[in-house]
Amino acid sequence: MAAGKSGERTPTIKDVAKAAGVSQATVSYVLNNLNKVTPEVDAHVRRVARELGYSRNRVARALKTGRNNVIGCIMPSLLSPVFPEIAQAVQQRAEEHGFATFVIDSGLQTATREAEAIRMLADHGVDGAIAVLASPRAVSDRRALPLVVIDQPMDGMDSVYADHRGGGRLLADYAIGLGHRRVGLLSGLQNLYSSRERREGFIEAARGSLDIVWDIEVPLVPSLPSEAFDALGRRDASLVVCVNDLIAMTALSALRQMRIRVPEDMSVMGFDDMQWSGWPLLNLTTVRQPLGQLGRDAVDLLVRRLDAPDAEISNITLPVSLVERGSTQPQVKDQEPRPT
Amino acid sequence: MAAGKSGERTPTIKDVAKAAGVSQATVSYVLNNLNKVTPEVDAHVRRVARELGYSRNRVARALKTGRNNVIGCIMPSLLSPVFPEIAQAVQQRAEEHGFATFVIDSGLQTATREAEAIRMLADHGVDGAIAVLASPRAVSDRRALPLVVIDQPMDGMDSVYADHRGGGRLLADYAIGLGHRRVGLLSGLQNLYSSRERREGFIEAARGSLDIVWDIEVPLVPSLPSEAFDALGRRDASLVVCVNDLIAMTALSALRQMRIRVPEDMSVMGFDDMQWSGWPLLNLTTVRQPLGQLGRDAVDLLVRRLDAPDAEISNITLPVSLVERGSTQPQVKDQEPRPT
DNA sequence: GCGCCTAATTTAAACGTGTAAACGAAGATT
DNA sequence: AATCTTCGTTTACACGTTTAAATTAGGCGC
Repeated sequence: MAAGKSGERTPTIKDVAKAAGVSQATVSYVLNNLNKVTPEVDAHVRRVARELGYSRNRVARALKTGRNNVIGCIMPSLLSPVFPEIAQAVQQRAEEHGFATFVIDSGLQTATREAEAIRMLADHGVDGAIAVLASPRAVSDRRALPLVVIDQPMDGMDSVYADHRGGGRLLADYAIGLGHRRVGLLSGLQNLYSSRERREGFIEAARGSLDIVWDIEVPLVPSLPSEAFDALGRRDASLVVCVNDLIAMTALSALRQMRIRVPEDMSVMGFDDMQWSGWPLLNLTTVRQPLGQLGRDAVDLLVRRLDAPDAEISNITLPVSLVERGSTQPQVKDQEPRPT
Repeated sequence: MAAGKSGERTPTIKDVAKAAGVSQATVSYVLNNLNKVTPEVDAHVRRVARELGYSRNRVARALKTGRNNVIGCIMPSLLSPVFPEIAQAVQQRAEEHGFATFVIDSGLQTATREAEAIRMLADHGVDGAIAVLASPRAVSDRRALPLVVIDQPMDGMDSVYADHRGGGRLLADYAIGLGHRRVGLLSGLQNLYSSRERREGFIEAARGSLDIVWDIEVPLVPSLPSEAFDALGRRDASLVVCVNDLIAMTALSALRQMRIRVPEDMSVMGFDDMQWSGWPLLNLTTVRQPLGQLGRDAVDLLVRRLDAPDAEISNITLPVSLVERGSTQPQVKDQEPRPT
């Protein structure tokens, strides 16, 4: 419909150059803000470019420069309440730095899918990635895709994670302060750094003051193994400490089914302070980890690494804090838990 | 470590060609599965490529072909429980088709950010996108970025959405069947197609059988305006129908705070059947919309459109179904709701 | 045995950029 | 006045692919 050779094509730098009566190189220099051209030429080129509705082809750009201004964000699940919170922060911060974000759901617990995700991002010319990984093995093929790991330290890589161990201690201290004595643990699988640290921090601070009457490793999915169900039903603990809020939520559901009241019959504590933990329905006492901050710091770290590939490696630990809510109450002293 | 001129560089098609003793074109033909080469050459090239750890550079590929094998997925929020469920399905199905997925959080309710997201995707050379949009205005600049819209029909575009109106009717019918008479509505903002349809479907089927004692438009965020809070507290309805499960969850929280028991004092119904609605804690009677299917169908539609840009436009409506759970109970006939 | 068709392979030109190097026209230096 | 800088601009090649067109090799009919 339009005149000339270009039917309806989106304009290229060549079109701009021709229309402005200069060379492609000049246009390129102008658009990249390298101060190489006369002010009047600069202005002219910009005007023409705007008039044509020109915008740079990022694909060609990426091919030439090797930089794409795209980062990846690998999360174990988008259905979890906590990872999307990180992902959202990552995306927003990345955009502030001029980067777009690929979000990829790597699926829970599968090292191969994690490796695949990394590989795929690299293939797509992504500049770097931020990842919450279940298995460190995933990065065996670390063919120079800059990576920032969230939620755990990892040798040779930038990382940012919350003080899981300290959080575990906070929980123990709080439990002790409330006068509890007999506690049950729903620990996460101990091959995960965060689960391990939380548990160890708790046990460390509990030593001598709390009896851990049971301690069950559960996978981080919203359903409890029957073993855990049974333990809860035994009522031999006055408080149950969960590896995260999702598990705590699941425990609350299980307790509700068993007509065990929270916190009257049993107190429950979680970890994360996910979005819904503060709602009246859950009202969960928990340890808050700064999810958004985790994502933002990771992006900053990644961008820094892209600008200076040889900068020294950073491991950022973020502080956590206890959030007291209604799922816990003081244990009347010497009150023995009544068996069913 | 490797030999030859390539220090540590990731191998290109040229390297493979040289190592295999054939031309680039041959390698390209092999890798694209165009049956143009002799079986033995084919096998040889594949072996060499594997040995070098070669994988195609998708950026260069995209530049040449104009196709990137990447689609975008624009969601109003990743924090909501329902959109990630769609996004996950989209990503998985896209991968089955050989596409990677950009997930973008456009933020709630902002036409400009939606337009920006589309623009950004287009700039990045994405082939097409799937979007849940608040405002149809966002696609004014439809410079030929193929788009499939989820959750509403849209003239001139492929779309896939659940039968919101039918769902609304299901809710009304069920309420009538339970013997309820006086109901309250927490409707979503009526500028959203889905909210409008749900409400209208409900009202349509309720006519003559149900008294809608109040009807309040609430934004789709997990907090109720005080007006809604007051209405719930009035207790003049025996059942409250919510535009979606998130609002229903919020209502349940509010009711809990007010010590109004569900379902004994008041029944609650939602819409979506999001991930947590089935949990004992919520146990929400709701209308199930096939979220995953929505995403998968959208991807299929988009891929079809990419292959055949001139195919006729499809609007897919997916059926919904009622899910009976514990948040509703029959209304004892003629029992007037007691005022506080 | 020569031309001709088909099949397999290679050559070479794009795709839209960025940028080093070449270029030319001043003004400055001798 | 001739040569040297300096600055602004252009020329030309590269990035890693795909693919149309050219080339080569084989096989077949006459």
